[in-house]
Amino acid sequence: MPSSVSVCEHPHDAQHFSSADIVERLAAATEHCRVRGVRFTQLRKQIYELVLQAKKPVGAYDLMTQLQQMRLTEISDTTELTDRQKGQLPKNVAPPTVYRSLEFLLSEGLIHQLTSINAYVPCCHPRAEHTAAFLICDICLRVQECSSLPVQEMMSFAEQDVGFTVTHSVIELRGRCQTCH
Amino acid sequence: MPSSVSVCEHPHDAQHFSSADIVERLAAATEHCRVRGVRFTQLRKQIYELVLQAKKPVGAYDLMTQLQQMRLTEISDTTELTDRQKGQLPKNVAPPTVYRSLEFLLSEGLIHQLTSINAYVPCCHPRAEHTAAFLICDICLRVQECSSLPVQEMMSFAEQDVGFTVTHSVIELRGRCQTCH
DNA sequence: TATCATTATGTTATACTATAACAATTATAA
DNA sequence: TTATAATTGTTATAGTATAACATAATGATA
Repeated sequence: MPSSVSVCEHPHDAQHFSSADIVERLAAATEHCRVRGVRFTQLRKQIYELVLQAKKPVGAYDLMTQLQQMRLTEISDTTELTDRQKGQLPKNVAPPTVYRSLEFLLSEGLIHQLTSINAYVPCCHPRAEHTAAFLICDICLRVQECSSLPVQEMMSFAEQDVGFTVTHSVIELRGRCQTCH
Repeated sequence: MPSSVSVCEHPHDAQHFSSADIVERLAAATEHCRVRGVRFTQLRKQIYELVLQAKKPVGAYDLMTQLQQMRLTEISDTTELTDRQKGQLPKNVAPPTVYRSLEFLLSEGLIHQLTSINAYVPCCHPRAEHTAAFLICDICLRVQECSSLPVQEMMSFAEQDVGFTVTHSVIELRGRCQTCH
């Protein structure tokens, strides 16, 4: 592979994040938010953690369900509850709860949205606004994130040659990854 | 603009298709389908015509509504109906009707889908399977279709350098077109 | 630390986009 | 003409996302 390109594999399928990786990412995100002066609330942290833990791109409604499970589990771990109390508690998690946190994580560059499959993945190198292309394998759902030369060239083509100012890009190539051939 | 690039402006806003253009496109599509041995039914033709007529990318549900209007108009133009008959007639157009025709038009390369805004535009040069990038202006909704060098380079990057076989691409850049600056 | 303003979250309802499953109809070929 | 396949109709529902307003938590200021 040419040295001019950067392809980052999302750690899905067999190679998903280890616990240690996740802890590290969460710490980095916490620091990132502190520096930026934005609030990395528990909810936002939880959603981020769920996206990190996922073995594949994860949808908003999946996150909703998982968050609910998470909360229930937390409660039953920390306090003794009667069945009746448990029954009252479900504290339904509604869509806006999840979408708002996703929006936050997107705006902070901690995750990416995959528009073509309505799902979300962690950003492999959280940093300031950057354009990336995503190679999404339809077989194993592995996602590779590329911020490589051809991507940048396409952006500068739009800006320089067409006079089009790009504010947001959706570049998603679907197909078969090397492994799934 | 370099000669190596091809940027095709969709004829939306001020510069939408003329009646003559639409007639020509419909004729070309009819011929295209005849050669390909597929059926360009009245429904498919109507949907295609609506996409051609649209002054901006058009959504499936817009097409549904318009198709319904179209049918009602046709009927009231050709036959005299009592109000009661008109009331019975609406012949509701349901989503599958539209989506199936869109799918056909997509598979024949007559239109493109803009995934990031859930809308459809005519293909500017209907032809066999081809990869294109779309520059979508968030202000005027004008769409420019590019099958230019940088796009091809990105595809070959995925194929050659990453070993990823692309079967379907979504390349949509949102922002401000030259005019809307 | 009490109060206020701001930001974040909860809650209810609903909009928007798309597909499944099966029935009826229309076109094509034997 | 009849059988076959392809298309369209119809009903129901799945899946994704946001609006609008209420409540709660946070941070800054007096």
